Amino acid sequence: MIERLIAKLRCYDKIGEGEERALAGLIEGETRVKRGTVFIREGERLTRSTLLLKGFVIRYQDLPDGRRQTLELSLPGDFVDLHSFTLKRIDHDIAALSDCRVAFAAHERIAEVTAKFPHLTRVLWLSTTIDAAIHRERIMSLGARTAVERLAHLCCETYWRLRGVGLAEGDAFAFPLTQINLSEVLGLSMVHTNRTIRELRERGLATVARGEVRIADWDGLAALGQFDPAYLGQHREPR
Amino acid sequence: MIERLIAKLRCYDKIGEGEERALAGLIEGETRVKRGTVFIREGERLTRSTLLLKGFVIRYQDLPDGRRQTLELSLPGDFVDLHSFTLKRIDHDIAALSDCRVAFAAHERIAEVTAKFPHLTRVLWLSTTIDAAIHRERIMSLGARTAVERLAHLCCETYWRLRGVGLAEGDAFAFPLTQINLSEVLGLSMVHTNRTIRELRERGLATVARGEVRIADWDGLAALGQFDPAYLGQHREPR
DNA sequence: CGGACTATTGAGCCCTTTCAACTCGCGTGG
DNA sequence: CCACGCGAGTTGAAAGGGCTCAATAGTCCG
Repeated sequence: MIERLIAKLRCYDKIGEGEERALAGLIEGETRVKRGTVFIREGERLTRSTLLLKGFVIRYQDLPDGRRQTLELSLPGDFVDLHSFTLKRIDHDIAALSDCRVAFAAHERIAEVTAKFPHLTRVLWLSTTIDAAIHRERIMSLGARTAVERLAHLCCETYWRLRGVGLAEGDAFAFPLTQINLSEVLGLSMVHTNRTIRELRERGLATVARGEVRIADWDGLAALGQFDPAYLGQHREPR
Repeated sequence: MIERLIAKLRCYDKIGEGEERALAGLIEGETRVKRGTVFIREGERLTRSTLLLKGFVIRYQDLPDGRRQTLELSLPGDFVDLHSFTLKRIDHDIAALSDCRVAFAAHERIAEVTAKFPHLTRVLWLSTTIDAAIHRERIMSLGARTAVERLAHLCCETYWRLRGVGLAEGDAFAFPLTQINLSEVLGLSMVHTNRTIRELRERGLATVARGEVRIADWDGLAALGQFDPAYLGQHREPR
């Protein structure tokens, strides 16, 4: 059940067998979540964290006048809200973009495990730290990059993250976002997102269509998006 | 030396005397840093984290073509790079905006302390989690808010954070950013930042000038910036 | 007193948004 | 089995927020 999580953490650091067992013992209650379900709402107080096993999840926030901004895309193997272990009160909504499978880790149990396994604690802490590094890249994109650059960067980042959990090989990966979803990630209007996708295709860099991203020119795409994977913390090759 | 840090952490959660002593024992080597000094560079591997005692610090990143985006403003009492405890390799530059005083916590010592004090570990972890929550608000601003809204939000957030460490009272606070600095935070051009400051003044909401922000209409400013301090995690009133 | 940095203001342009119309694919119900 | 509805995608045209270029002041410090 937790293979993706383990695969991801093993990109960061060595995980011993005892630690793997401790993690496995933490996760329980596998559940299906339908596409479109908002399963955690801003302001909720959580007593457990949710691990995404399968599917795509977004964390987003709405402004009073209806504008919506996606804060982060969660992929299989990610805790969608590990930060709630320390934060308790969640500051944004969380919804399933596609049909998902999730499971849970009770905060009480995490506290027990972290008291016993200092190294594992650091790795989990690191995982929230890398979430923050991904936030920072989003800040770079929204604050300083143009529309095509943002899209190019997002394609590269998503490929890299999916590859870390064994969900991308070759030059393509499954990407179940509509153009509306995508526009809320990129901070663009839907219309302009459409034109930006076309520009990426016409430049011969990548195609984004029918639930799939296909990268045609990796070097060109990374250069356009100023993408350097260092911030993803994958010091070790995925198995 | 660590009063501001303790004040900040006490807004989050109870800190016992033993924990306070442990923290005090961690911090050493008080140093002055001159305005404009870049004291940590992207790609460095750190063996200690830096606590900001006095002054303002920015964490920023440059794009190849010269565009610069500020990722985060660090204020007194903040660790400017506690995330380097888990991340080791820093993914952005860090520089002093004003003359600063800093001190250091060796990662080895943090590891020892966190192995001994699980609750204190969670509070430090929480502190990096709240940094991430601040990142998320920046994502909202850059992705979905207009220029005036961004500035209004930033004024509110900075006031609230400074208040938590005893550096803001009444309706004003010291704010040593030039308009260039500010434009790099807000993701705007310098010229437009200037006009935006003027708009905020003409609307009678706040003045940003001569190293000081003065808030004229708190409710109006918070409404314009859609500011809700919940994400700052200050469950307890500052002393 | 000079030089460098900072702030201010005008003007024109451009990237992105908004409004709007139209197509396509798909599932459902009459 | 086809009509209908609806969400998703595509494209055109015009408006607008923010950018760039440029020139002028103000301010601080050596």
